[in-house]
Amino acid sequence: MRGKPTLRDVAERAGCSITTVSNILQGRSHLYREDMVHQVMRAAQELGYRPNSIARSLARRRTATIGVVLDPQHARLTHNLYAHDVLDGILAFLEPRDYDIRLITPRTSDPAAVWRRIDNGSIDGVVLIAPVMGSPLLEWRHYSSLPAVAVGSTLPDEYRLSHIDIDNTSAMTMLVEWVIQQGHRAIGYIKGHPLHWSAHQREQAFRRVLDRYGVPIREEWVLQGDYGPESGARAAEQLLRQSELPTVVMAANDDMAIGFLQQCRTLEIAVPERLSVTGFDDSSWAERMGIPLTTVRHDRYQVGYLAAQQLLHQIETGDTHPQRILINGALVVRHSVAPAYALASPATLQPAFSTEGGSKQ
Amino acid sequence: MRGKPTLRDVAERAGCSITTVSNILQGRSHLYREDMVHQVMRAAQELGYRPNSIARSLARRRTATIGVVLDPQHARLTHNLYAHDVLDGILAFLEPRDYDIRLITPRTSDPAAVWRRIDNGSIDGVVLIAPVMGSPLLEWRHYSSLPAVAVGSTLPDEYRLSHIDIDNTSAMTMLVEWVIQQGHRAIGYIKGHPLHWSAHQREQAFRRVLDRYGVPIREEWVLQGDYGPESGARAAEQLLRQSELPTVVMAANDDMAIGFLQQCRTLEIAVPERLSVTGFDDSSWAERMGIPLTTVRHDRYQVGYLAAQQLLHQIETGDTHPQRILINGALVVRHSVAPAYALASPATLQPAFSTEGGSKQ
DNA sequence: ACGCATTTTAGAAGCGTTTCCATAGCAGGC
DNA sequence: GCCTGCTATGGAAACGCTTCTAAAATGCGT
Repeated sequence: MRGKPTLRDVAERAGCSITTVSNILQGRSHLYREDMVHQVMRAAQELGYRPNSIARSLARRRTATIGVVLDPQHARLTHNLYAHDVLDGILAFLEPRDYDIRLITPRTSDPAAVWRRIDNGSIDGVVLIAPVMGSPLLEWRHYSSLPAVAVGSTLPDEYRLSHIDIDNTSAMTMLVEWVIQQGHRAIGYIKGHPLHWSAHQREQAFRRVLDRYGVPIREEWVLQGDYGPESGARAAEQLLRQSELPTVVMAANDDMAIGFLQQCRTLEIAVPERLSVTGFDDSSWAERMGIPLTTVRHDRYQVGYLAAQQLLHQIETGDTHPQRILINGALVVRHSVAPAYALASPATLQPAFSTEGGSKQ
Repeated sequence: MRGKPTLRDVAERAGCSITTVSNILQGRSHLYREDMVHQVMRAAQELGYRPNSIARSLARRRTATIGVVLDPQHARLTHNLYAHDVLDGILAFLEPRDYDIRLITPRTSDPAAVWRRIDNGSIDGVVLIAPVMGSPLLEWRHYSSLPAVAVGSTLPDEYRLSHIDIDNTSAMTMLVEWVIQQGHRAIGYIKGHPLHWSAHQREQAFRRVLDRYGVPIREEWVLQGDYGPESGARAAEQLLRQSELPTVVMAANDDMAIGFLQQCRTLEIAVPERLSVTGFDDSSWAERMGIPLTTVRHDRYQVGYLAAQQLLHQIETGDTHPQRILINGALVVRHSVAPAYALASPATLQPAFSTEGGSKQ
């Protein structure tokens, strides 16, 4: 026996066939006499035998591995905080079921190449992380028949792809309604990355609520962003040099809100006294900012967990019927929004006041 | 042909043997006549043939996959920000070399079980993420002969395990020296998690520098932390109710510094006017804090990149000689430290002053 | 037309499992 | 003593590929 012990080695040592060893080691020991079982167990133990999972996968035609694919668009994991929580949820579900994860980060946008990389027999199913518009990942049906679920993108029906996501529309609706209830009527908005469905869904929810409440939308207060903090800062510059300002600016995510806040500090615009700001996502730092951010929290961990569950369901039952699961967010009120009635007019600053949502510094 | 096309299907269609197809598809086409090559290529194309990587791995006895193992101690990826950057670096190196990553998160601390999970033939080598003291991962030699490198822990020599890490000692030395140069002589310290080597290395560097400069160490100002932000807040509480305070508190990482700062805000201790604070790591938010944090930055991405490189070297050459690579950090001076000479005494507060490192707010 | 060196191609033995199916051995019923 | 029905075990094909080695086909000089 050279190299690692194999089934054959164990069989030899136990004086039986490899079938016997295989069966016993897989827990089918009721088929055998007790002393045979013992023999085999001992032999395996003594040799330090460990089944080779590759060979097993080949024979079983199942790998007990699922692929997690990052959209080539945001290939750096670091820059995709979203992925972490989701990954954690996935791991949590998979761990006790003895599934492993294969992390796949395609760098090309050629769908054929991407899918050659993904669907090569090494995984039983795939979780697509936040595919953006035009992503090669969405060409799925043309290239693969693997069970698949997407996560982090609420996809239009025509993709016929199961997906789990936070409910962008309902969460943003809730947040905007709350802001309006605080008395705000002059509301600015920083849009997310135009290739993300979430950006459009959040913006649309924003517009709908304003419409519904009869609040006019001033397009010069609606700025383009890209979900990155710098784009928040740029939006601030663009907005804050206008002659008339909104009383609140709602960013489509926390990162942009942070960039915005930073710029406010530089330009010495007091938040929330002069201008209120909201975020979206409740990223880990939102609470620890100089001005703790009012935002919406959602359970991305849960998203990952459910995604894994859906996927395993698909794998095990073969039921590949596309399903959509949306998870509700929760309003998190901190200190970055002041009630608008405290402001006599956008130009006049009330330096001191204290109510819920006001500054505590 | 039912199911996915195999080599046999392609061979049949091209009218040749599977050896021929295998060779040509692996780029050994110089062995064959040009028209044969064409035939095969076409047949493969038409059938949409994709090599099965599992079968290939079995035959080649190489999987082109490396395992990334998280210490069971910090099983939640989310809570281990360190891992993200490192993972990115690993991915960056592996990607062009057509290696994939298998993410392994053992939940047990039984080394045998852990290693059964890791070393089952499905990977060619393994990166151990930040193994802590007593981690089953460090029992490596007893259970596996896989090429391995550790990352994020500067291990004692006796583990005989290659590892890549930031240079905790030199970085902390640099930071402490800088703080002393700012005139501080009353220095507090918040220790990291006692199971991490880095915590001890950083603390030791701290103590050494103070000794070297003849600065007394006041043990009541040296608090135990665990690298989490809450432990920083607890340390603040413990420290700030003492009658005499240091002029600066150095936290063993940014997270604790943040917790500390938060608590300072609550207790209305002005930073840096009343008390200076330093961090360690330059996490992404350090810059965006209310009081931008003075800290040390190191390139964890680089750590991951080099780790992957080391590992592939081991895999390809079989040279398993343990190596240690330490990466230097860089001082990042922001606004959380004020020069100590601006303070007449810890009790007297100079409200306004401006130098590098001073407040700009 | 023959042998020899070369170029092309194919056969077949793995890789380490799983699993279907067959076969011993052995009671018991007749 | 023969068939039946167990239980306990083993043989062998299959999974889809790689690769060593052998064989067929070709070209050349003679």
